[in-house]
Amino acid sequence: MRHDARENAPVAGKGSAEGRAEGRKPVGRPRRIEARQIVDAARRIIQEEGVDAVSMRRVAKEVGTTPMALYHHVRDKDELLMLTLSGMAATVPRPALPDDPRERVLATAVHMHAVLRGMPWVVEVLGLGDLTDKGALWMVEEIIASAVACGLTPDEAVRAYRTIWYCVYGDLVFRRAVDRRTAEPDRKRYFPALLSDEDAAELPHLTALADRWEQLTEAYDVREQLAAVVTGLLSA
Amino acid sequence: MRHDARENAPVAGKGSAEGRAEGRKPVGRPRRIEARQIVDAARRIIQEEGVDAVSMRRVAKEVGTTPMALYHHVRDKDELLMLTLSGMAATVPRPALPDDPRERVLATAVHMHAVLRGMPWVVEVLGLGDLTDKGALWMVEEIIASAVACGLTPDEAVRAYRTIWYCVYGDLVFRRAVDRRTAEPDRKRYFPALLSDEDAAELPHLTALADRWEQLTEAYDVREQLAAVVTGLLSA
DNA sequence: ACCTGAACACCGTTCAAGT
DNA sequence: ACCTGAACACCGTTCAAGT
Repeated sequence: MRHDARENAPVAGKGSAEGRAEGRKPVGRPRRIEARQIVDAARRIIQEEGVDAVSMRRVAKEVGTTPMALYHHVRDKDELLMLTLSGMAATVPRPALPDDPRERVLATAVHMHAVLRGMPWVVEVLGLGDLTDKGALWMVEEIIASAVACGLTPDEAVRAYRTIWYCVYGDLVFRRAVDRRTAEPDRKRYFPALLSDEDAAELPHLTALADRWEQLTEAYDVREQLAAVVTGLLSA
Repeated sequence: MRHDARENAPVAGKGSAEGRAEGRKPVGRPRRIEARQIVDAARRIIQEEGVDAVSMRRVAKEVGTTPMALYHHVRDKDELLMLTLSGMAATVPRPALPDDPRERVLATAVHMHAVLRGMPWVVEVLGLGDLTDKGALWMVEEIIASAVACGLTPDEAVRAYRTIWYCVYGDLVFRRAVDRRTAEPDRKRYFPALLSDEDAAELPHLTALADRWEQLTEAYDVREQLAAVVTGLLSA
């Protein structure tokens, strides 16, 4: 007797290289759960309760199996987390971009940042380091193509892309850290509270800026900074 | 009877704002463990076995107490992890820097990167977002001061510092991701393996570069990229 | 081929009680 | 003031067995 599959329509299997094509007669025990259900459940948990709420046991309960059944569809928890990224780019409309290639680089980078700003959990998972969402690749292509249109070689353009990505990513990571700290205002703060009067001689600028440090952090404008970075990268 | 303190010399307490000064007569039960022992144990575990090997229970066992005793010295595990950073900068000699302020910005950034490259675990903990090591502040000061010497206002210099830090940090994070992947060669790779022949029209540059992508990743030279970024930031 | 159950070796943190 | 013990509510993953 088949377990209730709810609104999950039967899907095509987890990949084209799987040998589960039409004509094949299935052997062995029939599948009860699909990789997609697992990934969808994990994504739902992350969106509602954060990355830390995802556990193999919890996901299993959500799709109605045992924890160990998941290991037939994903290698381990990290792989499951990376797979939750797939399809996320498609949820955001693709913006109109300016004609000037330098402006296109900048606009795409700013768009990337804005989109990810609205999906904080994606940032956490991206740190695992692999792209699993095909729908996001147009942004990488766009930045590289526009950089080439500005006169960089493809190799230089790839390097420029990486640097731009680091600026986008860094802002997201440390903004998240700030958000977390303001969510827990009683947590001990170390910098710039760390500075004492004796440091004024050694660290004059930091001492002078200490009181305004948080304010400056909030005032950091990624677009402005990315503009400067792009200028530097394209003038090489 | 006092518990064996081994080579841990008696230390001054966890901070100046603690009211544990000389003249004070201690009240209540005497301390058995010091915050420093806890942090040192945590750091040792991280260095030998990685951040994931640290647990409150493990640290407690290492210093010879119960897990709960730790909570009298640190707020929670995150705070303990952040405290492991303190003192790390002092283990590295301070380099000689060039005279030209633009070169000083660049050299300091490259130094930051090189030092952290040798302490991969520090990068993981830094993502928690707070600086707890006074010994590292000279680099922040140096970059800001040199940027000011190049004509930026202090506020602009702080923004420039952040941007530079993002480039350094991004490289470290994604290099770690690559290292992890090469340590597990049987793990499924998603990009650029994700690309199929139909994508060639939509993603021409990525398709053309796919075969060389890993090679390009390895060839990424932070110094070169930071030089371009610094150029952009200082020409604003 | 896919799934289950039991087990292994762990977690962070709260609470009430002790010295 | 500082530490302990017991408990709560969990973890990821391996292994051997079942259908």
